[in-house]
Amino acid sequence: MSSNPTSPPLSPATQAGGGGATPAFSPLYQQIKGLILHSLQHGEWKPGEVIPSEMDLAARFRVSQGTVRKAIDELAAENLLMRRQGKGTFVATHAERQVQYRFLKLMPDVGDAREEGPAQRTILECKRSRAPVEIARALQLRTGDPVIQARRILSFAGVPTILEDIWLPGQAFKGLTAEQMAEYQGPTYAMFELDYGVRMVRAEEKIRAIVPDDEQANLLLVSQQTPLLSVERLAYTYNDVPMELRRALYRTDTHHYHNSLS
Amino acid sequence: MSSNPTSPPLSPATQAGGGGATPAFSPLYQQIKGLILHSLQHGEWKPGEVIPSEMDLAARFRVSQGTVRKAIDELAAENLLMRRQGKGTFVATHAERQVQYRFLKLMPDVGDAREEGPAQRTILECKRSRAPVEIARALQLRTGDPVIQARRILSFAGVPTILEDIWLPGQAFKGLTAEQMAEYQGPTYAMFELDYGVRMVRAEEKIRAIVPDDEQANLLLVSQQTPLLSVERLAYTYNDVPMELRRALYRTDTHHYHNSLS
DNA sequence: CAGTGGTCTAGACCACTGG
DNA sequence: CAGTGGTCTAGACCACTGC
Repeated sequence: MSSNPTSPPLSPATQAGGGGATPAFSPLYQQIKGLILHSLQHGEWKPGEVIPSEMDLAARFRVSQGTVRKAIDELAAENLLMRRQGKGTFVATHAERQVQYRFLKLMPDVGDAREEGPAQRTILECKRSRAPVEIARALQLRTGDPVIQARRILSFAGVPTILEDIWLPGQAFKGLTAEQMAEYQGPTYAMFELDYGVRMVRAEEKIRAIVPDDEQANLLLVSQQTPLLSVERLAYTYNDVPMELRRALYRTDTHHYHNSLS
Repeated sequence: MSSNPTSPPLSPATQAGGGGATPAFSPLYQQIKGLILHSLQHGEWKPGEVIPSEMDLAARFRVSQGTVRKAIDELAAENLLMRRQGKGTFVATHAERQVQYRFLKLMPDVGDAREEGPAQRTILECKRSRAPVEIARALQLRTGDPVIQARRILSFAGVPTILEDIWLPGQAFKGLTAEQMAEYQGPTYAMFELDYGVRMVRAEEKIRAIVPDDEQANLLLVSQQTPLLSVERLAYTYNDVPMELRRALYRTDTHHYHNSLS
């Protein structure tokens, strides 16, 4: 909480190529972007809060407003910051109405996701456990490291539609309980921000078609012949650190996975 | 092909609010973007070609380089233009090595899409036909309007992996034959650009898990119990005009649909 | 009204490409 | 070397928010 932080030395333009093969020219605004990113990572500004104005940041980093602007532009494009004209620039959060459930691409076949509203959640399980090989590899842990494992069902209009298994690194999410997951209203990722200071920034999904086993079929109230969408999601915090593995089964008889390509 | 086109009248900043409820303020760079878009739509510059330099465009539109720059920035972000430092700005094309198969998100479970190489194509059918209701609605045609209908199989390493049914508006693709689809090396979307002047700009996909019928299973050499990914894609040209409906089935035993969320 | 982000300009200089 | 896109600056003004 330094009250008036000053800038570390910044190279006017070309720098960083310490004799390596690549000159690695890095423009000023990229360096600024890195500094802002650093402040975000270290919690100088928390999700939902305003960051200093462009003018303030320009003074702090001793660059022009335009350079700060370009840095912020990129961070906003990556959904790490949110600009609001006349008000300021804010740290993005999963708690906002507009961008809630940003990572959930399952849409109702008829109607709108908004009128459908948030899903009803049923937590089946939430326990401390040890990471199996594949989970450990995905989360960049060692096999046997402590993890939190949770299983839940999401229902729309009373119809169970999503069955999710969630794995979280035990260290960062120490003390997470089923009650906590059940009680919190709103996106789970918003709870992660609030209670554990972990902000999910991006994710990768691998999607396949599968047939459920006995247990899975029963939980989703479908026959064992009903094909389901298998969605494996790895979610990352800042700095490309994986922080959650989520293996979900989606019913696609009344919903579909929607994707925009460009 | 006007040799030295001059600019239509541009409002300095605020304009367009012809008494309507919304003032609809449109910044200069948005208007410039619209003009460039117009030139793209009308083929003033074709896919793969350079467009005039930022300075030239600035002179033509009588604005500063920075304003043109911002317009081009957005078009580049939408993959309509490609910037190459030192060379110029180019009209994007599906024929480029780098961005080939941009809309195909099916990846091999092991290895890289590039080492796997392009798929072998087997055209099963390509005929003139009349649009059924749902196809017509999707392509914004009238029921019974002429359409081209094609069916093909894509194989990787000899394994049939994708079964595609393609519908195209007959008017724009008059004369498309099975031979043409089979002979052309490279992405089908590149052929559309070259032979029909139709450039696909973006697409929307709806994904479900299904079980194949008899015929589908036979064509993909899988049992009828094997679940498949159903991928329905609507591809658009400029101006949000739908120009292709593609209904595909993906085998996901050796491949998966990959999606990046941010 | 002051403060914020958003637009626009003009000019200088840098990095990259190709002749 | 000239021409392209890319960076950076300084300053003016506009649109939006909230006091």
